[in-house]
Amino acid sequence: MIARELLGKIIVTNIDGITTSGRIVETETYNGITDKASHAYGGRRTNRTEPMYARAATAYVYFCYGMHHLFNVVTNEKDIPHAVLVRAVEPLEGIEDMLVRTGKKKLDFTLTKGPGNVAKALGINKLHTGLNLLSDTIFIGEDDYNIEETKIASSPRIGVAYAAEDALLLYRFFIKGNLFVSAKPR
DNA sequence: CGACCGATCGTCT
DNA sequence: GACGATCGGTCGA
Repeated sequence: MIARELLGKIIVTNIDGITTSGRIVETETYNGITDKASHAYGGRRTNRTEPMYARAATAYVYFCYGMHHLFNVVTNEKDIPHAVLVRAVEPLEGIEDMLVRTGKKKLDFTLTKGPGNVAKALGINKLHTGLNLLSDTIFIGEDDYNIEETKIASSPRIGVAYAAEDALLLYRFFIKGNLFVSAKPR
């Protein structure tokens, strides 16, 4: 499952001349047209969801609750709308710039905990939807960091109670004990 | 602590 | 015209 493989990888953004990066510590899978929690459920295809139908390594960013941008990585072949939501990262480069972007005063676990905060801290917004993640604006990298299998945990996804039985699926993955991992499922 | 609530607007019906 | 893949602050126990 791609959501698991993304754990421990690094997301880097070069936006407005500023470089910021963070290590991915929490993700959620949105599993295509049969997943009631996915925007692409039932094959729904609109201007907003179109980037989900692009090939892997495309960004799907969308605006939620009137105030948050959520960043996803598209993970499958063209016309198969699978995506992984990045829910939390651990800040690496550009922490000062992330503080400015989020209006926070000092580094703590709230800086990049939760998908809205991740996008805000990294400077990602809906202009970046559809962007190729092999470009130098936003890309996924890795270093020699290696997660032990036993440190990876899974749970139901957050905030998708409306998805009926699909809300129970263990599609959320996170690094056990990491301070930047967001809330328990509600 | 946990529960509740307000902010705020693009997207789809 | 309703609602959401959220966050953070406040209130009461």
